[in-house]
Amino acid sequence: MSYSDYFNFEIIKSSSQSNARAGLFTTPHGQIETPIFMPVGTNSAVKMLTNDQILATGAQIILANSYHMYLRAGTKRVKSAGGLHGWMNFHKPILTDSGGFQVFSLAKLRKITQDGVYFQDPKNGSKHFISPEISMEIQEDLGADIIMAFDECAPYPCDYKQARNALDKTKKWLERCFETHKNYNQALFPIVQGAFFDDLRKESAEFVSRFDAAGYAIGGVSVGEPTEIKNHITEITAPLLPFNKPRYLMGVGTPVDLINGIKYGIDMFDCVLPTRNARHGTFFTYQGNKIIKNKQFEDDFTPLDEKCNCYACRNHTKAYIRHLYKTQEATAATLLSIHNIHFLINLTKDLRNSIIAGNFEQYSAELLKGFEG
RNA sequence: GCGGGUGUCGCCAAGUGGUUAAGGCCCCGGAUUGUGGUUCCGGUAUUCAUGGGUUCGAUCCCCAUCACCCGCC
Repeated sequence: MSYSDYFNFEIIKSSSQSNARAGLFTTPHGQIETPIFMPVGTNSAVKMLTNDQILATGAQIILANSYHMYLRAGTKRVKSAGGLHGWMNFHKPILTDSGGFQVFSLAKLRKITQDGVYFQDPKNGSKHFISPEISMEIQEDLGADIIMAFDECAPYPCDYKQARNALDKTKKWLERCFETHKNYNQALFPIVQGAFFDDLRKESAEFVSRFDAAGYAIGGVSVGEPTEIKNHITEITAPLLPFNKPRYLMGVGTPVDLINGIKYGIDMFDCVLPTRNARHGTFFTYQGNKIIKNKQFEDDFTPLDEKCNCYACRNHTKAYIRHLYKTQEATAATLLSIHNIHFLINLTKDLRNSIIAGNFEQYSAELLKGFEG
């Protein structure tokens, strides 16, 4: 038994002028055309959207967070409902986070030991402990197609010693994750750490590559660092990961980030930006981000983006959506979420097609020109 | 008609005889990257109903006018 019984990654076409590639990733719940953007559904729902609406954005795979499901829903309850797929009645590929990042970013009073992480639920003060073994058990109960290693994400900025310690722990924890997890129908992705130090990133990438995984992730970016630093780390790390396996850049990103990531050889992305921005009134366009509440849209009867063919753009105007937003109608967030998610997924789809067509460099350069005005 | 009260940004609303008049809402900008669900951060009154007066100085004291509110005829 091995992951290859359930997972397969086929590279359809590689760019000759960059590390970009177009692929087809097969999972137990379906195939994913890469590169792909994956919407985030923290609490087993993409905020503001029904499953039908999620699928209408073109989503091929979504995320859920172990940390939130563990604290709020109860992972045994989800397991008894048939795992996330049955619980949500969503029968496409799903990926779960390990809970590691949330413990570091959300939990209070956390204490990190070699064994695992002790932390308090910030909502009710209850005490919890998650270790690599427990994270694997949680994620096995949730039953996602892809599960993530339990890692320690160093903050930005951080000194070398701190990054070194976090990486050492992440390496040991990765071994424990693989010793624990034996369900080959759930692909365990290792995560590269090493903060913003080239040698640590290289060491980490080489370390994770020794594991026979179905895919590999780059973590520890998008934690507040400047874009140039994130690009640099992605650029030097991605090529060090196995060529014939999908590479997942965690927590990224903006439309420009996706273009750059794909150029560096990334195949999968996830980010809260499209849905969080939607709730806060910002939407993507091919000319850069715009804010729906701005007065300039008061009498603008055109779609959010002229080139977009999402549900919101096919049916509604900026003036209408602005009105919904200003009057605090939840439908505003729904329409903007649909648009933003569709926008990023469509962006990855168009870039994929350009890779297959052999004109990725030219096409992505044109897009960048528009985004950066 | 008589007595009492109130008049500070579009709306609520602090405030003091003395440098640049709180705050909230609205409005106008901006932020947001492995999600604590309408969040966070900025900006907007040379002006305190109007006209006089007292004072070195008044939104705050005095007078008049106007508007509104509450009683009584």
